Order: sequence, then structure tokens, then C-alpha cells
Amino acid sequence: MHHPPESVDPVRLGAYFALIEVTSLLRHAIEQQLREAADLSFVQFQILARLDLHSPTGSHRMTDLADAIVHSRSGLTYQAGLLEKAGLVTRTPTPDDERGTTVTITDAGRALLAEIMPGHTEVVSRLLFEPLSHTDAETLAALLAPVRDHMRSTPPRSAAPRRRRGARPSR
Amino acid sequence: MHHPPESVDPVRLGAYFALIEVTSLLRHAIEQQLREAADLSFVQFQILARLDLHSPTGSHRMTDLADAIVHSRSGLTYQAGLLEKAGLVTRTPTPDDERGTTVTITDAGRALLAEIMPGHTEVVSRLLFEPLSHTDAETLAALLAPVRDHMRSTPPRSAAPRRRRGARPSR
DNA sequence: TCTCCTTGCTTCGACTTCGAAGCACTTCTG
DNA sequence: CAGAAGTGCTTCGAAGTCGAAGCAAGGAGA
Repeated sequence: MHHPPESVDPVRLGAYFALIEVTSLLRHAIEQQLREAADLSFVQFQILARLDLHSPTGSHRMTDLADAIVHSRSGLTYQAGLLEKAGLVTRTPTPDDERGTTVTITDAGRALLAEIMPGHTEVVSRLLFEPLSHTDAETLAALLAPVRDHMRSTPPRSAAPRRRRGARPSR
Repeated sequence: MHHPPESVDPVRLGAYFALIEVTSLLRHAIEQQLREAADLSFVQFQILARLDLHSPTGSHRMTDLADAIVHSRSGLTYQAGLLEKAGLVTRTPTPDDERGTTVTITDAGRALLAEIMPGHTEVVSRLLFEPLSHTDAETLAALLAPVRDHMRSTPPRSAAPRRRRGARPSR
């Protein structure tokens, strides 16, 4: 009999389905909470959180940010524009590269984030972690970390019309 | 440093971030693959897959389907319309409830799905499971299953039955 | 220096998404 | 058997999303 690739394995298939389902439900709940609490979308929240974490400057280049939150560049441009309009971030040309735009979180942005975080973590705790022990959480993190690294390091498989980062990272 | 509720726990926070990140990357890759292979969106794929799995009839009611794939009803209406136009599903009134619409996958739909699956599982295997042993996959599935059940059983927090002008559920 | 190619970001247009409102049918209640 | 309340789906309008194309700046090679 054929024994095609590993993926037909029902265990893996189940893990995959559960992963998608859990994350969909979680995102949905988070989105509602953010919307009620501060009228922010999940993408906007991710932008602010990423900037805030990336202290001390709280800045990022557009492309890096888009890559970090897994969002299209054009989509990020749009959202960054909204956040700027709301006074939560600023956009300034990058000093050493006149093409680049640096996004920086403002004090108002940090304040809003601080105000939101409790409710946010509450939702995540209640939905995601309630059925998991601390050890379970550790296990989950330990399982996902290598996957994340693997995905980040794996090239996009199909060379883009506009080539992505060259054959190798020369940085 | 304060030590507010449980959720600030860095381990859980890390697991949460990794979960979001991994799933975002995975969905992104899957979406590209589906687009190239059959010009289907992930939502459309989920619809077809869900219908196909739900044998033998391969049918579902709109609401159940929307709930299963975690998508808005209106969004499902839109996508089901596209799939119907493409001949991959049919929509018929539900026999015993004249309000309902039953969606059924067609032979063409099943054929397309069968054609796509190998490439799909290939992507999932390569991205998600390559860094995981079989045991890891089992562990992951075992961790996520209870979370999924918990999320599914937890009421949406504000379970308002379609409020109509401040009316209260008098039941 | 002058090209030519690459890269960073934005603009543009087409499509998708969602919630609210609306319509039609069902069920509950008296 | 009404009338009221509930449910299933679609329509509608506003907004967000993406990829492709466009613009401007950096960089390598002649």
C-alpha cells in the first residue's frame, strides 16, 4: 500500500486541525475584546505590542514590522497610517536610509497598550490557558518554538518575481 | 515589578506568541499554495474540506458550517455563493426547515479537493511537522484538544441573543 | 560618474470581511 | 389560532486586505 508522506498520519492531521481551530477561535475572541476595549483591530494591537516590546526606542522599520506580524506591506502602510492619525505612533524617515520609514510608538500608544493589556491577557488566560497546567504551557512553548524558527528560516519556496532576500543573508 | 494575574507568566506569554506566530506563518504559506494550485482561498478550502469530511451526504447547514470554520455568516454566504458559481457546491433549502439552506459538495468539489490535498499536506508537513517527531505531534494534539473543547463550550462572554431595543431575555 | 538593478514604502484597484439590518419562516404562549 | 419572540440566511455599506505597479533612494559595476 502506499504510505505517502508523513502528513496523512491521522495524529498529525488532528494536531493541524486543532491548531487552526484553536487559533481561529482565540483570534476571534481577542478581536472582540480589543474592539470593545479600545476599538483596535488585532493587527493594530500587534503593531503596538511589537513596538512596545522592542524597547528602548520603541521603533521599527516598516518592512521589519510587516514581517514580524506576518502582514502585507501595503496592509501595514494602511494600518500604520490609522495609528498615526490616532496619535499612537509616529512615522519618520529612517536616518541612514532615506527610503526607509521608521515607526515609533508614542507615549499615548504605550499608555493605551498598558490600559488594554489586562483585559487582553484575561481573555487569553481564560480561553487558552485555563485547561492547561503550567507544565502544559511549557511543553506547548517548547514544541512551537522550533516550529516557528523553522518556518522563519525556510525560504518561501517559490522565488518571487521580485526576488526576496538574495540567495543568502549577507548581513 | 508587579506580578499581576497569572497571564503575565512569561512562559504562557511565550506560548501564546508562538502560537499566533506559527499559525500566521502557516496560514500564509497555505494560502499561497492553495491560490497557486486551485485559486482557492483558505476559507473556501475549509468549506470544501469540512463538507467532504462530513460524509456521507457531504452536506451542512449554513450556520453550522460558519460555526465550524469560525467565519461570519455573511462571509460564508458570500463564499458559498462563489463556490456554487464555480460548481463546487450546491445550495438547496433544508427539507424540514424552510428557512435553512443546506450546502452540499458536488463531485467536482470532491474531485478538486482530492487533486489539491497532496500539495496541501505537503506544505503542512514541511512547515509544521518537519521539526516535530511523531511523539511531539501527539503531544501537541493532546494539548490542543482540551483547549479546543474548552473554547467551544465557553459561551462568548456576552451571550446576548440578538438584542432588540434593550429587550432582555425573559425566558 | 553614469547606468542598471535592487530595495523600501506607498498607491491603486479588486476583492473579501464583518456587523447591522432586513426578510421569511418557526416556535412559543396564551 | 393569533401575536410575539426567536432563528436562519441574505443584503448592504463600511472598512480592511492583498498583490501589482509605481516612485524614489541606495548600491554595484563599467
